[in-house]
Amino acid sequence: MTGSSRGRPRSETARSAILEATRALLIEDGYEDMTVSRIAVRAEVGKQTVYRWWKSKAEIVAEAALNGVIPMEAEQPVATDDLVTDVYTLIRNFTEPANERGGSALIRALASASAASETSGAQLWERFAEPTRAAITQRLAAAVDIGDVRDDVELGSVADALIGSLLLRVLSRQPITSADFEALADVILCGISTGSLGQRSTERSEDS
Amino acid sequence: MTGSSRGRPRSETARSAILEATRALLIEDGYEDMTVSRIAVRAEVGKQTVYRWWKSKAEIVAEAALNGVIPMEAEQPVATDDLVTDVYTLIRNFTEPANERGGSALIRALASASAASETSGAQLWERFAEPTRAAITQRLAAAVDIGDVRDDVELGSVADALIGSLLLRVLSRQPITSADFEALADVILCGISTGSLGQRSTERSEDS
Amino acid sequence: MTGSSRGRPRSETARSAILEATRALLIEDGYEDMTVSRIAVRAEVGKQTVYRWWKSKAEIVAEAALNGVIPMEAEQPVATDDLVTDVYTLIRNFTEPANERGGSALIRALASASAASETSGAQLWERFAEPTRAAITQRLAAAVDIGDVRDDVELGSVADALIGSLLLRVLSRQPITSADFEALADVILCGISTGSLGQRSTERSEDS
Amino acid sequence: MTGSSRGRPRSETARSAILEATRALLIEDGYEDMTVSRIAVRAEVGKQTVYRWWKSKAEIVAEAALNGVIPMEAEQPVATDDLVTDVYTLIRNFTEPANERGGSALIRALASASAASETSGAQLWERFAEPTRAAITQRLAAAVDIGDVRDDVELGSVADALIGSLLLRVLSRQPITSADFEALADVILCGISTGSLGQRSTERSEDS
DNA sequence: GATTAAGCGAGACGGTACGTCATGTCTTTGT
DNA sequence: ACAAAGACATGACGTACCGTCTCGCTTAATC
Repeated sequence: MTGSSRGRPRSETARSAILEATRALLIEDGYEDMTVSRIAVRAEVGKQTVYRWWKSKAEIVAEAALNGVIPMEAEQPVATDDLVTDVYTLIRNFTEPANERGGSALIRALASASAASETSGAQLWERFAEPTRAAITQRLAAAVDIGDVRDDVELGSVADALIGSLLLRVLSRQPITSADFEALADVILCGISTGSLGQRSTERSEDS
Repeated sequence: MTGSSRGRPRSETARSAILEATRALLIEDGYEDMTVSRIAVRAEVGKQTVYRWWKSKAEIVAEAALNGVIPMEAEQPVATDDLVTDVYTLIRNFTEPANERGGSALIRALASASAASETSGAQLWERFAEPTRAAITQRLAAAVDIGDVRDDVELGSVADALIGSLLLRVLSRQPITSADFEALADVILCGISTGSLGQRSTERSEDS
Repeated sequence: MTGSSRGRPRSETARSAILEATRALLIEDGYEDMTVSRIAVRAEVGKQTVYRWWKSKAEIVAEAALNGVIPMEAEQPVATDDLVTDVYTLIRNFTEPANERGGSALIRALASASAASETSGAQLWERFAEPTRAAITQRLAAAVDIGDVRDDVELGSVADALIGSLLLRVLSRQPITSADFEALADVILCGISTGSLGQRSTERSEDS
Repeated sequence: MTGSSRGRPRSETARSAILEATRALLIEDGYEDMTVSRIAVRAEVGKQTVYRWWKSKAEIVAEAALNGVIPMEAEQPVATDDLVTDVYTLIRNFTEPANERGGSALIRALASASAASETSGAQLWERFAEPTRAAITQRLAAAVDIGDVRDDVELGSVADALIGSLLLRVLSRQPITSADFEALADVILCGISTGSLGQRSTERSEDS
């Protein structure tokens, strides 16, 4: 009854084997066809060991898929002095993981898990989208300071447009091409209007 | 011996009761917690009658959710002579169904179904996204003709940004506000740059 | 509105095709694995036509199996002047149908049908066992008259022993050999005791 | 790495609850109307636990009914020095279980199960009939030694006649009276002929 | 000959049981 | 005390069959 650490300590090996196995099965079978029993067998772990650390299939998937998709974005600060170059780099950093073997499957799994679990849905996507959103808004804020970007723009919308477009392509199983995202970058940077419309005002906005 | 229409004809009553029950359960329980047995009970239909017409839960959900979410497609052509007004109207027509009771749940169900079913994923989203995409690109194409919109813009990207942003908010269970979408419209119409960057070229862009 | 016989008359072709198909399927699949749908398909008949004439699977089987197993009932009166010869003939007439291709299966079907249907069980076996019982008791009664058989013997018991022995062999899927039944005939005709026990009295015996 | 007995051991409680529930439902509903689901519910057991130990309804019923009908026969050796008394006792020991509440139903279930399952049919009846057969032949063999019974009698036939007669009555849902079986005992002990026929020869017997 | 009523093959219907599989819990032995 | 193994209660899965119910077609007897 020393309390803190009696008996055999928890195995970090088991933990990472479970996440790795989950990732592999998610890519092979998809969220719905993957089972906890198979995760345990693949990870060479008892089923109870899985349930000791995570409460449900959705939770395991959330952690496994997040670890599999997003860790690579916390890479470089992405800052040259050219806004266009940097936006392109941001987009590439963002879309490439999704194109790697299984990346799309993991994002689809994230979507299924978040749809399944009412409680963790919001925070799950927050954790998925926030790093990207932070990288984008940070670079753009710098551009606002320099005067390259208008100071009345809602920068979060730009991030949402990028992430949302990616999500749409992943869920609809369309290929994710740089061309598509560069066309989007084009729209975001320059807009679509010829400018004859004048600067839009931002006054109206009572939502439902 | 025509062989075509022998035996008892299929019951349209049963068909629509199944779709209606599916819709209701999708809103109440979500994709994963909804069961085919409960659909059958709620629709006062035998389980076999469900499986006779649809091969899987994903297929039923695809049809039911599409019928429930997108019938707005056949609305008005949306055409005043003011591009800004029309873009706002398009956005409103698109986001309002998602905010109505259950609209978000149906879109989440659509996402889960498409993630679950490899085969029907693409066509499912095609049917969901295409009507909106068509309405948007059609209106913008008219604006291109008049000279309100640049003629080198990839109009599909605009639609994807709108639809993707909606999808992101629905899956992350954020509220869908007009303000958010109007900020997005602002970006899309006018861009974010101060214009000092000049017209972007479109030369670089071949990879997957 | 005479009410008696308007409309299309019932098809005797259909009726006999159903019974024939039932018999075939009973032999191929056994009682439990045979289905009414397959009867209908095999007989090239609508399922409703089956249910128009019989209320349940047990009823169809009862009629089909009886028609298939016991038509030997209307054979010869079996009467030479030698009791031993005649008992042997009776046994042979009785056991041979069971050995023909499918005979055992039909008897097993009869057993299953009677076990399944509380109501028709008694009458079913009555129809199966009674003709045989009648033939046996009739011949023995004649022997009693002549003095070949004791007049205090319960002749029904003799028939039951024969039929029951057959039934036991069929249900336990043992081969049905003449040797077995002739040994039984030996016991029945002569008894097993050496005779030193004297004639048994019949006084004790009231309970259920 | 013994590999033999790891994991949770099988629950004997569950096992006996299943057999008990099966017996109860067999008596209430009969073989055909009893369902595995109801067995599981009644035994407060998961359906999978039933299927883990038995492959089919027929197998469960075989074991349950045998345990319910026959264990009481391994009673006393039944041996006074009076053959008649002992045969009567044997018969009583044999027919009484069938008359107890549900005994007939269990025997009918045994018949249905053996008709349904090709493989286990023979061994099933062997296990049902053999204890009785052994008891009878053993007692009679002793009688042969003393000289009370002829030494050329096929003793198995006597057992078959008794068991078969019981079976016939059970399946045809006739009441099982001692009177009937005592009449049969009378025939078996003394035969039916007046003796003028002389001792039968046993030479003929080529079966079909 | 036209009408009419019933039987016909076909096959979808509302139910219910099947036997399998997954979830999340519980109870063993092994380390 | 934790891990692996795996049995447990629960309950959904997708299939099969039951017995009923339309369909459109065919077949007489009645008009």
